[in-house]
Amino acid sequence: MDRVTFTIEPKAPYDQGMTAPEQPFFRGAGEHNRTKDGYRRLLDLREKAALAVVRPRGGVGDPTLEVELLGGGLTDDDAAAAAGQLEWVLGAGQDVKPFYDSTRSDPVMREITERFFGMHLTHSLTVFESLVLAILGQQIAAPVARVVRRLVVETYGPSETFDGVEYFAFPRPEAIQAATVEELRGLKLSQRKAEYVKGIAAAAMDSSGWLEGLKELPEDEVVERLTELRGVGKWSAHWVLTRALGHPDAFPSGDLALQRAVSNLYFRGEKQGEREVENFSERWRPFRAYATAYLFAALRAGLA
DNA sequence: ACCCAGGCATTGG
DNA sequence: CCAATGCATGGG
Repeated sequence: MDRVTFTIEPKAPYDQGMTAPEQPFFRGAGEHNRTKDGYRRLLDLREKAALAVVRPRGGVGDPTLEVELLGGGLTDDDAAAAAGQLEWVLGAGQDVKPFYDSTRSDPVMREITERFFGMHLTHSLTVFESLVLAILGQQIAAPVARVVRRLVVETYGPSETFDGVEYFAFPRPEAIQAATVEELRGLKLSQRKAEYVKGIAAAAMDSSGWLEGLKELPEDEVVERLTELRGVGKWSAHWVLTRALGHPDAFPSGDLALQRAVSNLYFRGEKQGEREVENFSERWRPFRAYATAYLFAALRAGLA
């Protein structure tokens, strides 16, 4: 068992306690992925798996992340790959300051950014991961979605035990593709969702590698390609744009919870539909993905 | 029982 | 292009 340590310097302001729990795969993913005592995550490094333990040091204005990497036969290349994955997952390199500055004329958003000061947008490591998580989150209550996601991860994800605790990485496409619809239904997926995720796994395994190559394309082409997949509509495509591809201005105006947040915070509860929310979002350009993340954070904190 | 929840596909105008 | 409908699931 090797133990490698290194540090990551996130762009300030950065608050690990605000940021890490926003990972959809991480959030509520079980006791083994708690933030107390460090953010822990099993990383899939191709030929091996390694557990990363990330501990914040320094203040929000002067942040450093101390990373401890545990596993067998770890090389310098492994450490470099792990560092790259963690930086992306935790949004460490992101600059939230321009977004904060732009909220000066928006008292509501300004209050939220002050409440969640230092929260960065987290990312998923692959388009495949964000697509599957999107499907599993469609049209069901968030707590239910977490249960289903956790079941899928803990059934098909690569796992390894450290210090008596079993950790999971996100399943590889091969594992989902090989699963039967019946097995997936046993994990509380509907018939349709089971078919959808298997189709997405098949797309991810396509030898052309087009799915993970979408990061090179402009936004509208990404949406066009993704929505050709069965089960993937505009909402899921926008989810991928923000979560996996890190587009700072993507905006899921069709999202019911987002509509609720905008209605409650800006219109005294008067219900705003997709069209209204889309128009209203102009004020947050070109940071609409940030605005969305902060509105969701406010929702989850019971502020809307 | 009924309704809704961080949608999607299909059909009909 | 918009509206209505069926599909599924667990929790209020």
